[in-house]
Amino acid sequence: MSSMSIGQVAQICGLAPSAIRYYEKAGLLPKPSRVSGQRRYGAEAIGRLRLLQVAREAGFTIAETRTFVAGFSATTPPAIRWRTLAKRKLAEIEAQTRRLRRMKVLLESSSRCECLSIEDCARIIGAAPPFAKTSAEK
Amino acid sequence: MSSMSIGQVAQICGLAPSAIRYYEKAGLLPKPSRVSGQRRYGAEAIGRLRLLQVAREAGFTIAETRTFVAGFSATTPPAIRWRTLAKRKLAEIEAQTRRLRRMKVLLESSSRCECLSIEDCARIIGAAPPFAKTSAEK
DNA sequence: ATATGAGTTAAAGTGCGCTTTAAGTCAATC
DNA sequence: GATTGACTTAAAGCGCACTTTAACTCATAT
Repeated sequence: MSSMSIGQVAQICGLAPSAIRYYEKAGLLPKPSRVSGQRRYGAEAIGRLRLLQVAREAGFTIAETRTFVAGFSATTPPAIRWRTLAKRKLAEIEAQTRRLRRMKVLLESSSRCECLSIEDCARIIGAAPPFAKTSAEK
Repeated sequence: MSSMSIGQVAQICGLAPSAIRYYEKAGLLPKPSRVSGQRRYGAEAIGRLRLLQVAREAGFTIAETRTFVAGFSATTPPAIRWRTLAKRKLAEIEAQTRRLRRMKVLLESSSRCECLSIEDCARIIGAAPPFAKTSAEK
């Protein structure tokens, strides 16, 4: 069952072959052996790809994932590198979550407005900052 | 204080002039009058731009914002159009929020792993799906 | 007159994570 | 030996929301 083609591996992992080639070129995946030009993967490649999928699902960019996954010979063990990245990423996730909450609040409150013109909306929605003179200025 | 240049408006709103030109070309902003080729904006442009900013912050794409803001003569009043869009967008926001939660859970749980090799990580992190034989198979 | 600074345009570039395309190679089947 | 199907490559394309660039015009200050 070892020595799979790129197509087989792709199907198993639910990835497109092009994505796998892309990961390889991006340095996320070691270059596999070849049989008459074609890539051959062993079972361990599946685990590696799953790790990549997890990292991607966790929201890491390709570049971040590479810093984690590359540098086998780096002194710090993977668990440490992962935790370092994870901490940073958690902060980003929380920031993003807060942003989503703000969007939600905004949408919900603005959905209650009854304005008839766009400019009215502008007045209702945007609590006018200092510089603004959007309300009647005759 | 009316009749401002694009640069002034940009500064007031905290936008780049290029963004304002982009909005205009995208049909989000009415074409302003010109003085010897240069755009001149009245005070109402500020409100309009703020509306655009709010829409963008609320997560609407340019295309969505256009369907909202364009078609002055459309039969449905802005408030209705806004609510329709808002409802759709709220669903997206909630989906995105759920995704972020999953990422968070993943990161937190994986941060507790003590693995020394990347492949170990792959085993710990990925709860092996049916097809997988990532655990010891001799 | 000329230099400065802000404006104008269309078109191309950016970043991300791939996908698509075009043109070719290879092994196996008919 | 010809077709099929899966693979190979480099390079281009995509979607989004702008930004940047290059070449130009214009009003004002020197």
